[in-house]
Amino acid sequence: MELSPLSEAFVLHFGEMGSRWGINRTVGQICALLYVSPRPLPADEIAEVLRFSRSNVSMGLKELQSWRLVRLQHLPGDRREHFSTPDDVWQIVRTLAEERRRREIDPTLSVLRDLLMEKAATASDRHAQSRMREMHDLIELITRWSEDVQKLETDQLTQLLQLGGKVVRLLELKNRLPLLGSEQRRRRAGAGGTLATSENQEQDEDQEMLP
Amino acid sequence: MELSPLSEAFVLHFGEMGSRWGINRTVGQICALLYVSPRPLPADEIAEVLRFSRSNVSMGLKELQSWRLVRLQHLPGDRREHFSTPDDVWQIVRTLAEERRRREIDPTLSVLRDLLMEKAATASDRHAQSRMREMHDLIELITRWSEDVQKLETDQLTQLLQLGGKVVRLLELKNRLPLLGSEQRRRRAGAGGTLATSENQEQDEDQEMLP
DNA sequence: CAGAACTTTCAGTAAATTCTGAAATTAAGA
DNA sequence: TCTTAATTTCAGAATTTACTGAAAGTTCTG
Repeated sequence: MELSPLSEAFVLHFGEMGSRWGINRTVGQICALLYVSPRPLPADEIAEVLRFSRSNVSMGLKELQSWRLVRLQHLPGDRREHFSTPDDVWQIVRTLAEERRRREIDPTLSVLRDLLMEKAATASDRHAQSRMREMHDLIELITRWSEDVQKLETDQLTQLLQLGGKVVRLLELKNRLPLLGSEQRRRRAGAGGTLATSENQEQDEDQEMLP
Repeated sequence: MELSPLSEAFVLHFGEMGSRWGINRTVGQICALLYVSPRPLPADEIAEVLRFSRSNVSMGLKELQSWRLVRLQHLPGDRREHFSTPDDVWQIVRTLAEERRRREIDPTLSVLRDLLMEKAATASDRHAQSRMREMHDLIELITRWSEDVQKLETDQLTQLLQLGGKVVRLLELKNRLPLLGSEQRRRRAGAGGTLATSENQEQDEDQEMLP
């Protein structure tokens, strides 16, 4: 089988991008190929099209399966396993984000938390810990947020993203609404520097905002 | 000079994480070291503390400067150049996002756009193009959004992030507001599948929502 | 159950990358 | 200016990662 120049360009580009992302070129190319392919492909066709050894494709597919980016299916009348990516790009992005969180963010937060528990002996260590605290809080804030919005329906998420920076006007609106208690006045006062993730416990108060 | 066990653990962890991210271990460690250091460090101290050759440190610093993650300064009475990361973690995250966009996202979008301009000859190519279109639109949507919210003030951004998934209630509120015209009714009707980034031209309509 | 079709594993090799020390370059001070 | 300190460059060594072919393993079919 032959790859059209169009698909080939796509596949090669994602091979390169893969290497910049710690994913290797082979894996990037396999994933890209499956993404644009109109039908699920068996491993030997992938090997033929991309000119890799069969065993290399096998390893690449294993890797992609561990990322939950390809699924395996059987076509009637063919004993070989066929592979494809999810049809929905959103699903791919969600999965990627989840896996990166699981593999990279969570372990990092855990290391940071451990180090923050240690008793700092010197001024240097106290300084280091305060930097780690800042980093920890920011990563946690961003991660929590992304975990949260990923649970939204695709159309809600789209709407939110399309809003872009204009979302800030909704925030202003919210802050002005008289029916809310003291919460946002306090927050506004202390908004200067430090992150205040601990304020998250005030969720319940917020909960009442809309029916 | 000696590194405390606390900082060492931090530095080693970010060295490992670096490799998973296409940034090499050395560069990750240097960056982490500068991040927790209470004062700017000259290259030879970095080399001593991390046990790298002086030349390796030089290359690493050059790389970090190209990412705009370290800045150079001169201390009075010392001829050597001293390096440090920005004090503000938010600034680091913003810079990282900008650079990744510039180096990875923009070229990818550009490749996708080029390929979408080509005339598809076969059914296979038409399918590939439609997949590329989906990917292009989603990447663009997410990128535009992140570009946009990064311009917000840190405290606004914090507030937005703390809101998490509850932001959807603001959207609902917005959709219910009587003073808005036909825009969101239309959007809601067609929200099913396709991305509609072209709707971005409706910004001006939105602009009037709040003073 | 035997044999064919297909897949995975793994040891060894090829390729890419990271890192170093020596030499070249640049910049500061006398 | 010359001297010396500091930095960069770069060819090649060391290390890591990617890839292959042969062999072992698995699953299906007659």
